[in-house]
Formats: sequence, structure tokens, C-alpha cells
Amino acid sequence: MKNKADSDLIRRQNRHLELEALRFAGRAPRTELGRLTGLSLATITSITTQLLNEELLREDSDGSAVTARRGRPSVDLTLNPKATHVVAVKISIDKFELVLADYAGSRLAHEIKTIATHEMKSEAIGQTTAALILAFLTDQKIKPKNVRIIGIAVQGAAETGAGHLMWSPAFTATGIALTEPISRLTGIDCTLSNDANMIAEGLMAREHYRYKGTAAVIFLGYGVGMGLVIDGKTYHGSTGAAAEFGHMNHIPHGALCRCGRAGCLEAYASDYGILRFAQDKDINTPPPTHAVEPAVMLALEKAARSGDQAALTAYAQAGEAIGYGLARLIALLNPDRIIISGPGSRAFDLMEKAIMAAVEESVVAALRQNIKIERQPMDHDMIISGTIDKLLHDLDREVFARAEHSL
Amino acid sequence: MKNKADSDLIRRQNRHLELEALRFAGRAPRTELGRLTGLSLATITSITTQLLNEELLREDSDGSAVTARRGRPSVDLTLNPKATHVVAVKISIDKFELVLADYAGSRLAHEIKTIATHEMKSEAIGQTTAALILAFLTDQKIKPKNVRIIGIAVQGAAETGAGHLMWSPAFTATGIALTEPISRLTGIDCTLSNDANMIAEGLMAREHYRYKGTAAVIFLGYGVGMGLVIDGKTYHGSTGAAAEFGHMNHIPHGALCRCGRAGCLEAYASDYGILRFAQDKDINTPPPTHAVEPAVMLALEKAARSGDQAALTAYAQAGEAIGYGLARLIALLNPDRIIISGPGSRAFDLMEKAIMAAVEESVVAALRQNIKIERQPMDHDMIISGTIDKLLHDLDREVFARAEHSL
DNA sequence: CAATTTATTTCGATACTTAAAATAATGTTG
DNA sequence: CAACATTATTTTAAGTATCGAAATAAATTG
Repeated sequence: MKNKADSDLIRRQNRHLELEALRFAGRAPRTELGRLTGLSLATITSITTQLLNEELLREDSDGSAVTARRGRPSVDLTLNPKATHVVAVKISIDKFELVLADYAGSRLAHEIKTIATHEMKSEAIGQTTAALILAFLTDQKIKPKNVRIIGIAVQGAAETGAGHLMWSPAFTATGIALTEPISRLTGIDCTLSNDANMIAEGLMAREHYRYKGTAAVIFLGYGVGMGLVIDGKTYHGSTGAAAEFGHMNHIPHGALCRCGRAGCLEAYASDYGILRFAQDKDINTPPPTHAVEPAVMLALEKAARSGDQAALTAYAQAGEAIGYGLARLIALLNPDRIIISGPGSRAFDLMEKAIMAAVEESVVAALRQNIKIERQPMDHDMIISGTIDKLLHDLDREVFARAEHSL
Repeated sequence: MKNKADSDLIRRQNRHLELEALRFAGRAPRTELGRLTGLSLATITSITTQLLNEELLREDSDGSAVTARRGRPSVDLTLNPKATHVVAVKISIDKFELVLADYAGSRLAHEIKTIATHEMKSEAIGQTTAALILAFLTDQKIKPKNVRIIGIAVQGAAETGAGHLMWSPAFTATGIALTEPISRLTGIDCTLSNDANMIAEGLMAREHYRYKGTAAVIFLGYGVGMGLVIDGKTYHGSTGAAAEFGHMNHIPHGALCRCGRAGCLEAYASDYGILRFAQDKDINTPPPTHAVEPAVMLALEKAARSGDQAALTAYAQAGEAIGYGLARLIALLNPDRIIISGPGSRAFDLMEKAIMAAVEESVVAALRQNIKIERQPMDHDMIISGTIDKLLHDLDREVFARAEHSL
């Protein structure tokens, strides 16, 4: 059942509307915010005054570039960068990447630490992460209380709700409690997310109008992940660990996967899966614990492009696995868009034919007709920037939409 | 972007809240509605007065059974049955089933017409349905303008948005426009839905508190369907034809399906699929155009239960297909609940072991742990009653939550 | 029949939105 | 350079919602 509505709800929703509009526009005068939100100027004035008092917004006539037109000049509003800060942390194999961003979304600092992740014990992981964050903030002369939230993005099965990392290729340990120790040791709220979901968040933040309905963002690389956007929101299943596209079964009793099971899609379409096929190894050859070197994959692509048959077959096989996976996804969810991203998507051309063939073979024509499969070339930074976007949007919605925190 | 909020929105949401609470409770005095909705009694009085003026509600002190307790006696409110009517139509092979219900949800009339559906031409289908509805209403002495909406439930790929039936086992024709001609010829709004989605709606209406997150309702019978509830709402994909669980590929290049493709789950787990295996026929034997007689399936179940090896194997094979299908569904969506329903679920015990084995083999342990797979024995009427529930809830939300339609 | 109890309505205060009017701050023009 | 034109923003007045408290209604109890 829905919740009751009162005048608080109105203000909350309209504050949120204005914050989002301003985040989207970057800077805008009140008149434009009125147009963007559909609210009357009187309301915009009222909300803006409140937000200025709370120091979430700033008036900023400087950058106006003075178009020198008639009438009272407009005063641009911007998000106040100093309102708060967020920290995004991306954890991958042997690597911790930390970024500090202000409330306006600008990055203030960036740090990469190399630590052997596979050797870490379960309890050490949260503690180490917390220590890294605290040291990072000290270096940057930012007090923890000026950071509102920390977002951790990691590959694997992340239980967003509980803040547990059930399983991840970065760690040997499983069932790792992350948000609780980090939050306790730093005194800052902390959330945990799947890395592919963060790519989806980043894409949405950039082009939210294109992510109205259902969209699936497939991440190809050292693993195969997926971010699922349903109804314009990233989807988390009951425990928050949904969208394990890479570990959806492709062939019963099929190739051995890094997760220990047989026949996962990832065992066919990830870096190591493709490589294993190209090297003509047994499908039960255990996958490497560490990521395949980028150079190796680049070489494999090159070989395929210059006609190497084993490489071509391996990519075709990957394409078929992805195609059947997409076909199954389409049968269940009939998404509006499918986006293929990640470093592995560089070889999209080598797989496209097989992908399309599999989709055509196994999806009812009617379901297939209006689905676009697009490639989104990826810079590795999308996970970090998506995490920052998500954190800021969450703050806008959950924290700053309420006026309470002012007096 | 969300929409702006104003006082209209508040009243709309709170009216909806009260209508839903009353639909849930059946009858209730104002005080109880206050408790159920969380609204103050003052607000309940205000909204109730409005709804009484609009004749959506009725005061009804009769049925109160006079508990004879101290104090001013409460006055029960009920939904006014005469506020409007809805018609639910279930179309299946050679059968049109019509039910008239009032605004309170009581069924006023029920009619079944046998018409050879496979012979019907595409344009004739909408026209025939409209004519049946009009004749039905005339018989019942209900004027079309006293019917607010018609809901059609049909097996197959129903494009809810466009009101087209892309493909259905009931018809030879494809791409059938349904809602447009029906709405035009009867003068009544019309919606089209997949039958399995209507089962999900019916279950939700009965036990909405159990359908908070994601739930999948699998329908086993002459076909295999699915109703998908995401975030407490039935999910329709981009075109409204999502959740084609039965036509999700199970084995690439596998058994021939009624839809013309190879390897669909339905080709393994539907009545005809199971029968084909039990009779040891080639997996490429074309499926029958008509439903398998219930008696035949009952006999097959009996054979299996008395140890017939071919029958047992066929059910095990069906279970495996369902299990892998569920495993793939779980990997993508991590639902809270999975419900197996439909006449085919009678044989759930014959398939359960294979289902569970497949799920265990192909779902990461962590994802598997808190998923319940339940059997919901099905009376055939659930599709009709689910459709009525859906229509009434839709009206409450979209039409009667607004006060505008009064003066 | 007064007291008690429970249900519902009325009243007064407050919050929010909007349209319209007022004010502010600039360029244009004669 | 003063009056005018123009655009941006704020203020004002009116309307609608909710809510808590007080008032009213309608029964049972003693």
C-alpha cells in the first residue's frame, strides 16, 4: 500500500525536482528551473530561498558571460560544491581506487593503491578499506564529518541491502561484511554496489531520457556482468544481488566457470573463457585466479582479425553464448535497450554475427523487432563516475529532498 | 524526471489510499479507515463526504450485526456496487468466457461461448468479441455506458500497450488488433493482458502483503506462461509482451515448439511437450494445434505414479527444463518468490526433484538460499478473477482517485 | 435521566501551490 | 540623461490539503 500524502510530501518532491534539474543543468537561473520543473516561479523562489539558507545552493552571477540583453539580468544558481562530499571506492583484483568528489560532482582527488587482494582475510577487507579511506581524507584535509556517504563498487555478487559481498573474483574470501565495518570505523554512511550496476547508473545520469523503461547494460571483460535498469531505476533483487548475467547458465553441464559451476555464460564469453577456447584447452581447465593481461586479449583480437581460425571460433562461441543469454533475457524482460560495454566489447565486431544469429534463432520474432543492441565503448572510469553519480542522486533524493536538516 | 507535486496530488493519493483500504476490508467504519490508511479522522471525513457525493461509496449500517457496545455506533462504509461495472473476458482455444462484475467486485453474470477460434480471421476476432460483449450486456440489461472498462485475458504474446495479440495458441491468425475494435464497437475502454499476468494479479489482490518485491508466477498447462511481479506491480516489458518464460530458450537447437522455434522451454515442459517425450516421439514432431485433453494428461500422470518409466522420464525432463529456466530467471532477477501454478502443477511432485537438481546445479549458492519455490494449486477461475481484480484496481488508481469526474 | 463511551464532524492553525501584482535591475531611445 | 521597455524575481492574496483539538452525535450504563 502507498503511504499517505501530506504537504511535506509536496515540498519534498518539489525540492527534489529542483535539485535534480539543477544537477542536470549544471547552472541555471530561477526562470529556467521553473521551465525545467514545471513549477511556478513563486514556488521556485520559495524553494530556492530555503535551499540557499541551507547552503545546498549558491548564487553565482560570475560565469554568466553577461549576454548583455535587455531586462533585469538573471542570477545563475549552482549546487554548492562545499555542501558535502562523497567518496567512491572501486575494488578490483589487487587494486583499490578512491575518488573524492564534492556535492557538485567535481572530482577533488584520486588515488590508486595496489594491495594483494587474494591474500586478504575476510575481516581485514573492510578494515583495510576503512583505513585507506581515512588516510585518503587526511591527505586531502577533508574531515570525515564533511563526507556524507561512501560508495563501494566491486565486481561479483554484492548484496546491496545487507552490505555483504557474497562472492567476488577479487577475493578468495566469501561472505565479506563491508559496509558495516567501513561505516563503523569511518563514521560515514556506506553503500555497496555491483560494478556493472554502477555503469548503468553512470549512463543513466548522462542520458536519463534514454533510460525510461527497461535497459540492460552488459559488461564484458575479465568477467561478465550486468546492470539492469527497470522503470528508470537500477534493479536490485530481493537481496540486492540480482543481475548475475554472467552466471546465468548457458549450457547445462557446460564449461567450468570461475564460480565453480559448469556452463555459466561467463565461462564462454569472459576474457578467460574466450582465451581457453582459443588455446583449444579442455573446457574443464580451471580458470586463472587473476585477470588476463590486457595485452593477451589485444593479441587474441589481433589474431582473430588477421584470420586466425582458433581465435575466430572462440569469439564466435562467445558471441553465441552472449546471444543466447540475451535471447533469454529478452524472453523474460523484453527490454527497450541492450548496451554492450566493457573492455571485451572491443571485440564486438568479432562476435556480432554469432550474437545476432543466436538471438534470431531463439527469440519470437515479435519480441525481437524493436530491440536495439548497441555497443557503448567504455573507459574504465565509468564505474567510478557512475558510483559518484549514484551517490549524489541518492543524497538528493533521500537526504536533501527533506527540509528537516535545516532549522 | 518525476512530476511536480501539488495539493491535487495529495488528495488523489489519499483518495486512492482510502478506496484501496475499503476494497481490502470490504466494509469498514471511518475510524478503521483512519487506522488502515494512517490518515487523520478529519481527513477521512473530508474524503468520505466527497466519495459519498460521487456515489462511489455507500453508508451501510445494516450488516453491522450490532455488536451492542457502548458509544455512538459506527457506520460501515462499502464500495457502491452500482458505481460502475467491468467485464472480464477470457479467450482460450475454442472458448470465450465472459463475466460481468460490479464495482464492489461481485460477479453478476457469467457466460461461456464455444466458437472455433482457429478458423477465425484476424479482423473477425475483435468484431466477434465485441458482439459477444454487447449481446451479453443486453441480456443482463446493463447499458454499455454503465460499464467502465473491459479486460481481455488471453494466452500468448499480448502487447498490452498497443492492445495487439502478437501470437496466441488460440488462433491461427497473428498480429490481431483487439482493444481498438472492441473499444470502438462497444464504446467501452478495453485492455488486453496475458493470462499468466492475470493469475499474478489475482494472487496479489488476495495477499498483497506477500508480493512486496519480485515474484514470478509460472503457469504450467497446455502452454507455459509466466506472470512477473516486480516491485509489487505486474511487469510488462517495453511493448507489454514480456515474461515469455515458456518461449525462453532451454537448449539451443532443441525440441520443436508450438511457436515454430527450436528448444523453447515450453517444448519440454508443456502438456504436449511432456506427452511427446513420454510417447518417445521425435523431438521434431510438430505439436498439436489444439490443447491436449485433460484426460490424456491425467492418464499420463497416473502412469508415471504407478512407475511407468517413459512417463517418469518425460516428467523428469520437464522438471529439468523448468529448473534451468528458473535458474536463469533467478540469476537475472533474484526474485523473492516463485509460484508454480496451472493444471500442469498437479504433477509438481513428479518434477520437483529434477527442478531442484537443476536449480542447485546452476545457481550460485548465495543466490539460491532465500528463494522459495511454492506450488499454488489452481482453479481455472483464477484468470477471470485476477482480471476483475486488476480492472477494479486500475479504475481505483487511474479514474476514481481523481475528484475531477464529480462536479 | 445523567454519566460514560465511542464515532464523526467542525474549527483553527499551518503548509504548500499558483496567478497576479509589485518590485528590481538592466538596456534602449529620443 | 530621463522615461520607457524588458526581463527576472519577490510579494501578496486566494485556494486547497492535512492535522490536532474541541465540539457534537448517538448509543449504553447505572
